[in-house]
Amino acid sequence: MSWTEERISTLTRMWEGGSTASQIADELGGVSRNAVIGKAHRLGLKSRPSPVKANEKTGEKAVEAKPAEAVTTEAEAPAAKAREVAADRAVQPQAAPVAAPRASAPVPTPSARPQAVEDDDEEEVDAAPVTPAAPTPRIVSVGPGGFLRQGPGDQQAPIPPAPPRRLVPAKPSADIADKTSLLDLNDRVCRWPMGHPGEADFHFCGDKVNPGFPYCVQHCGRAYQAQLPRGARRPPPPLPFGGPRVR
DNA sequence: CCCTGATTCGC
DNA sequence: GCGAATCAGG
Repeated sequence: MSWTEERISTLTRMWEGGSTASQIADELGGVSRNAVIGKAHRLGLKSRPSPVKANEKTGEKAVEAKPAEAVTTEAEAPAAKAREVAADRAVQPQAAPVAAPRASAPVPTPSARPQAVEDDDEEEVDAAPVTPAAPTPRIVSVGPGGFLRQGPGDQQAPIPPAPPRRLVPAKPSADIADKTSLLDLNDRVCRWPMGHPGEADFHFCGDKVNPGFPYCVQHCGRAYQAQLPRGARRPPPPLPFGGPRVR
């Protein structure tokens, strides 16, 4: 297997979307988890909390920094400092999300604070468990491009019941002449289907895509689901094309 | 044990 | 550039 343009874009999208290397490798097929990680690093999209590199020294003698390294690894210094600071204040159950150099890789922790990662330099530790009576949907995390992932149980009836009717094969009605048809699809328009294939008014969203995704920002929120914490995962991630191939 | 990502290094 | 082997934390 070679790293084609498409496979690289899938890798990049899923990696920045928070998928694990194993999931990505599974999805791509023909490559190992290591291959995915190796490629991701070669592409320059590092970041993401690593289980092994989470803490960097909590002891007092943490100041062993080599002088030469301080210069060459300039980019890593702020992150390391952020970790130290986080460790210095209260010991939090979750490691402080390290700010990625670019592409705000969101740490999908549904139980965590719903707000986007900010430079919370405040002591606002009191939970303030949102508004109890707020009817707002549970927004769990923010994806690249700014779309809000829906919560694990928040699918908004994505599959309306199939209407009993005869299918209309090849005669698009005139009132969708200005809508995005199958032939109008390209890399820049949202491919989210509207209606059912075969219906006279079936078309696609057609909005401008969230860069790197096949959908617009709004539909990315429908298409991509925030991850459940480990142990509570319900596997079947609905993929529009039937899911990863079985090997 | 399982999982994770990071790193190394021979190819 | 690629990825298996290895490392190391959860």
